[in-house]
Amino acid sequence: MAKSTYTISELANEFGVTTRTIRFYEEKGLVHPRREGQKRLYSPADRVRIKLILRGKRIGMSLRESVELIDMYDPEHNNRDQLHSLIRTVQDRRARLLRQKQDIEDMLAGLDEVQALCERGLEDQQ
Amino acid sequence: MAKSTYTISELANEFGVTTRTIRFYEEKGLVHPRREGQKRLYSPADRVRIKLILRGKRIGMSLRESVELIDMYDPEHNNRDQLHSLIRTVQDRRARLLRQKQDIEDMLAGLDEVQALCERGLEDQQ
DNA sequence: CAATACGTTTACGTTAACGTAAACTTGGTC
DNA sequence: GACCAAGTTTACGTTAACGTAAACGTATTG
Repeated sequence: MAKSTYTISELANEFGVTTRTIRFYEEKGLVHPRREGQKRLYSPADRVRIKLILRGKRIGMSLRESVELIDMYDPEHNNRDQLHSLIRTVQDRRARLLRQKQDIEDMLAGLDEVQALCERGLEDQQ
Repeated sequence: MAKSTYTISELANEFGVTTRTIRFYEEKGLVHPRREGQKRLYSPADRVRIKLILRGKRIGMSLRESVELIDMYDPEHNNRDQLHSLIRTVQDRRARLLRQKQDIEDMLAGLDEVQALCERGLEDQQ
């Protein structure tokens, strides 16, 4: 059964970041934990937001970009113009992601080459 | 036929960066263009290095990391220890790239969902 | 009750990756 | 020969994303 609240250090440990990082995210308005007295209490939703932000970080997105992407999910956009605009945003982001994916595949192919060269080098010495 | 030398602004235009960026890369030792008098002249090899650095940037690598990856290709590593060490480095880097690839695929799936919701929203209004 | 663990706020420091401005040289061109 | 585009060096400025330190509250545990 999933927990319903988390302390700051629980989340910090789970995600391998410092508590300073998580407080910084709050300072920037990325999460809004409740308080129990002074202490912060994080909901599962907060936890997911942090997780998605860190996922964004891993592929080089800024915090702002990650939040922008996360916020696409909740539909405050009811009218047609907003929906059309959102679809365009989605398509732009998809194009960038596809390019990144291609970059990664190219690098992986490069690594395969390097490793093959290394292994041949080792065999030749044998 | 590919050019054999490039000026700084040719490369800047091709890659969509400023000349300042390219000079900065030189300052950091990432490229070493020849000089014709005062002016920098870039070889095809310089051009490729810059291209690979920018590819790294797109997926969130630092300049240092990009260079480290690029330098894996030239074998100044002849002895066994160096080869083994390089193989481990390759494997670490591959693991990170695979994770990034997975992250990207997850995000792409998310975007598909968002777009589907948008399109349904538009149809319902019709 | 002293120590220890965990939390808090405030605030200044740090690094990477350039941006921006000033002041200068150099090769064509009108 | 004046001017312009493209290049150069030097140097200070900027932003994001935290790190680090100080100084303090609170609770539980030996």
